Order: sequence, then C-alpha cells, then structure tokens
Amino acid sequence: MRLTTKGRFAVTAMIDLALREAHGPVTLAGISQRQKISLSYLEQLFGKLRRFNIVESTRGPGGGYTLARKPEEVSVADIIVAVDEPLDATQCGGKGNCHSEEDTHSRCMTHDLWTNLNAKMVEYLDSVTLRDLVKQQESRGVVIADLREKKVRIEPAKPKKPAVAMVSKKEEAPKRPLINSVFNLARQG
Amino acid sequence: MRLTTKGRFAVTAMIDLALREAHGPVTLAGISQRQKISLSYLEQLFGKLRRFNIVESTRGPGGGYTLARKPEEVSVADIIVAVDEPLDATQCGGKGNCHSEEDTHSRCMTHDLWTNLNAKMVEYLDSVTLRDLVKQQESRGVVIADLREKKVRIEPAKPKKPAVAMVSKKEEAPKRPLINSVFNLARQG
DNA sequence: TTATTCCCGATAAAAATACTCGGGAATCTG
DNA sequence: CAGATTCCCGAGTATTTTTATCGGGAATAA
Repeated sequence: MRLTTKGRFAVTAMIDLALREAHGPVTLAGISQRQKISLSYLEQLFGKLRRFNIVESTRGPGGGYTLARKPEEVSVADIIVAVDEPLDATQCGGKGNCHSEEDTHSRCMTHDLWTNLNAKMVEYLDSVTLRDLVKQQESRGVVIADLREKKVRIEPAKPKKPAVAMVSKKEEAPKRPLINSVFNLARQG
Repeated sequence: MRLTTKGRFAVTAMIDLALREAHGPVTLAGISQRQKISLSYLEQLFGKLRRFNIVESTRGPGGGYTLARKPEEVSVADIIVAVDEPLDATQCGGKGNCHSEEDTHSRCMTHDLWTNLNAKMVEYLDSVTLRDLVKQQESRGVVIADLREKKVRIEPAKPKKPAVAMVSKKEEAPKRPLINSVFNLARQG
C-alpha cells in the first residue's frame, strides 16, 4: 500500500462519480472540471480503475463511467491499490530475503515495524467504503439534483475550430497548498 | 506525518545506536558502515535528531552520539517527525480553509478521510518505542558483546593521503530492491 | 458522417527526495 | 601545541517519483 496524491485524486474522483452515477454515466471531462484534475491524468487513473473492475465504461455520446460494483462494496483501499499499483513483488516480505551477508539483522530490524504499520493502514482504509464517503457528503448538504451532469443537447454546430484569436483565457491554476500528512507530494487540501 | 525512506533510515540508525550506546557514544562512521548509510546523510539526520532532543552528541575522539532520553521514552513517531519535519503549517487542517469558490465540497470531500488515517498512523507509530525495537532485536539473538564499537587505538600514523593511485575500488552500490509499502521511494528491505 | 467519449502508449515537465561535498569547530591524546 | 577524531552545517547535485501533456485510435449514438 502506497500513499501518494495519485491515490487521493482517485478517491476524490470516485466520490464525484459515486455522487452522480445514478443519473447515468459520468464523463471524465465533467470530473475534470469539477475536481480540477487534468483530463488525461484522469484517463490514466480510470484506465486502472477499470482494469481492477471498480468502474465500467461506455463509449460514445452520453457515455462515461459508472461504478462496477455497489458503493458499499468499494473500499478506499481498493481504489488506492488500483491506481498506485506497484504490482511487482520485489519485496522482502515473507520470503525473508532481507538478510545481508555482513549484518544479519540490519535489514530486518525495522521490517516488522513497517509491515505492521502497513497492515494498520490497510485495515483502516479497507473499512471505509465509497458509500460511507458519499453519505458523508450528502449529510453535508449536497443536493443530488444539483449534481446531475448537465447533458447539454447538441447545439446546431459551432465553428469547428474556435479560430486562432482570443487566446489568453488561460487562467493560471490556483496552485493548492502543500500539506504535511502521510503523503509525500500532495496537492489537494 | 510523512513516511519516506529518510524516516526509515533514521529509525534503523536509532536502533543501531540504542543497541550499543551502553558502551559509550556511538560514532556515525560506525553506523554508516554497519547500516550502509552514507556518512553525510547520517549527519543530516542526526543533526535533526539532536535538535529535537532525541540524541546528544560528544565531539572529539571517543565521541559520538548517545540517546538523550531513555529508549522507552522515544517513539518511532518521534524519530520520524524529527527527520521528516515539514514544520510548515500550510495545511488545510483545522482552519477549514479548504473550500474553493466553485465547488464547496471538492476540497473537503476526502479531508476527514486523510486526517483520520493520519491519526491512526501516528497512534500506531507512537505506541512503538525504541525499547520495543531493541528488545525485539535482542530476542533475535543479538549479543550485546558483539555489538560494542571497536575502539581502535590510534595506529602510529599512516601516509596522510592515500596517494592518487589505486583508484577503481568504487564498488558499484548493490542497489536494494524497491518495495511496495507505505513508502513512496524506498530502498531498504 | 460527425461529434463525443473512452483508450493507450510515449514522453516531457516539475517537484520532491536522496545523497554528496567541502570546509569548520570542538575535543581528546600525547 | 600538533594532530587525529568526530560532530556540524549549508550549499549543491543527482535520482526518482509524480504529474501531467500529446497525439493518434476506436467505439458509439445521433
């Protein structure tokens, strides 16, 4: 289990999705706007979430993502493991290959400590489900109706490319503050 | 609370220190050799540990570091906080400045989640003391006698600089495997 | 047919972390 | 005192990770 901002973005995005999916597939473009996460980054994350069978996708207009399981069957740990997947097994755990030649103990001295800590974290994150997080949001006064994705009916047809003029609407992202938590990098408050 | 290899190195080094300090100050050079951590890196870490009143230093020959408190009064959390000190308060915690203009909820959606997780981690790491770790080591058969620092009495006087010849003993560090744990970077099994 | 939306691999930019270097200062020993 | 040992510190470099961006593709609905 690793903890990076990637995992946090994923959890945030999943809450956003869970809050709206009752009204049909939710587009990444929408999540991107609302949560201020870049679209391509979301694509990466949801690619993994899909492969881990946490979300399902529908292509084409009106498409998007929906939950592959019920909210109460998706834990935060599931989400984090999916996107932060190390998936390689070069770990010293279990196999006990954590002894060096010279100092039989140095490698293993802290082994149990970190293993135990890891277990505690997994235990906690696995006890919190998407449903819990959604309920928490709703109890804070989020009205589902407001959350429905605005299905903009296709307007006749605008000029294909917005032309070259009118450039500088690039609004300098507000740069969220750094935090001092379990996370190493960490944007997002 | 952040978790990086720096914290792990620090804990490992502190165990090494705690295991031997009964016989007098322990030098960083010794820890460096035994635990395969670069001397200058250790200096950085112990600088912080000293400022946090976790270790005490003695200069000059026969000098080194000793514990500033009893092993049972130093928790793993203490060590990690000392070396991984973020020390700045740009956090959204408590003050509640984690609302953006557009979406009142996005910032705080996962706030409680991470705050709680953090608390769990601190709680655990604070419940484990240096003494626990030392006892664990000793019960694994580490004989204190073997651990005493070899106080090499000063040999007459070797040629000041090892001359320019004899170069290529640069032995390509063994590169420890990556792990998949709470830590992001992570060397050290 | 066209616009929408997911899909994917390569790669670039930014940030954080890990680690090095060089000189300095205190202290002990002879 | 001289010289060795050991801590002390700040600046600087290298490596890794994180965070994206880009460009082209393929499915689908209207």
